[in-house]
Amino acid sequence: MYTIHEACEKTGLAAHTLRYYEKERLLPNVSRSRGGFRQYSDEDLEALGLICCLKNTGMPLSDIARFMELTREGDQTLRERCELLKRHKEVVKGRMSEMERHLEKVTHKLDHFSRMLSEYEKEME
Amino acid sequence: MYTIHEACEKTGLAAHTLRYYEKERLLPNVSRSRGGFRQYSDEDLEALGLICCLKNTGMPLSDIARFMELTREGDQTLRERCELLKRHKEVVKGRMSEMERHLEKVTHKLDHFSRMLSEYEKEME
DNA sequence: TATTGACCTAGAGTTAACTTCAAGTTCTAT
DNA sequence: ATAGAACTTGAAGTTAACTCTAGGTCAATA
Repeated sequence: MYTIHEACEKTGLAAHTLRYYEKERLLPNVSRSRGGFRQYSDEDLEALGLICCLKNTGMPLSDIARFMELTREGDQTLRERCELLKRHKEVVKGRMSEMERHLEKVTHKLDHFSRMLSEYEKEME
Repeated sequence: MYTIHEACEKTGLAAHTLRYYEKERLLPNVSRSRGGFRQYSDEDLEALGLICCLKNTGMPLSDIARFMELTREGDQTLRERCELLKRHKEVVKGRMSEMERHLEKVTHKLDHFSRMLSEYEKEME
């Protein structure tokens, strides 16, 4: 079992954030010591890994909370969870190719500015 | 010259958003009709194109405002603007490859769930 | 035993980027 | 001339995801 501090180190999240995620039902069943301190298990850290993974790919916390609720419901939601992940992957891929397009536009703008710059510098001679 | 409504159509932004951008000094010098209505010129729309381009690639509005301030300062800031755009491009590329890594992790998780699912379904037979 | 540092809670505050509201003004078409 | 649509303003409200505060409790050490 790990303290909240250790869980922070392993996940890269702040302690405030871990408590916030608990309140938001991303990982609501973390066990406690006699004194009321949080104790993270290996499964908790595993779950946090998945949570970060989804968060890092832009899934809103409310959707992650729903996903984790399904997880707690057990194996009979495995199919649904697979579907959700597949759909999420497609969404992320879509966003990435859109970003690619946007980046190309930036490149065009930069080319334009570069040409303007060299004209300007020619004039300055 | 175009009304704010026409500017909305050409940029895909809401009228409220255009006014907000004006207040935030992204494009603060839009001219006005006698009655005080905004009149967007072709250069304004061109500038809005760049603004959207930067926004769509994740540049914060405050940075865009700074960029547009440089633009208003004229050609002697062309070099600086080119540098800024180049740096921005690198930042965006970095984010995209990071996202690629994150997406791979999602793929791994999905594979894991898929394997668990087929085991589960075998048991169910 | 006393101190110190890590942890607890509920609730308030922050940030970015809008979005809505209320109330008034201007433009356009009959 | 007037109805109604489109536009104006400043200010308040919204959302997501934190982040911080205040006032306490718990645990390890001297």
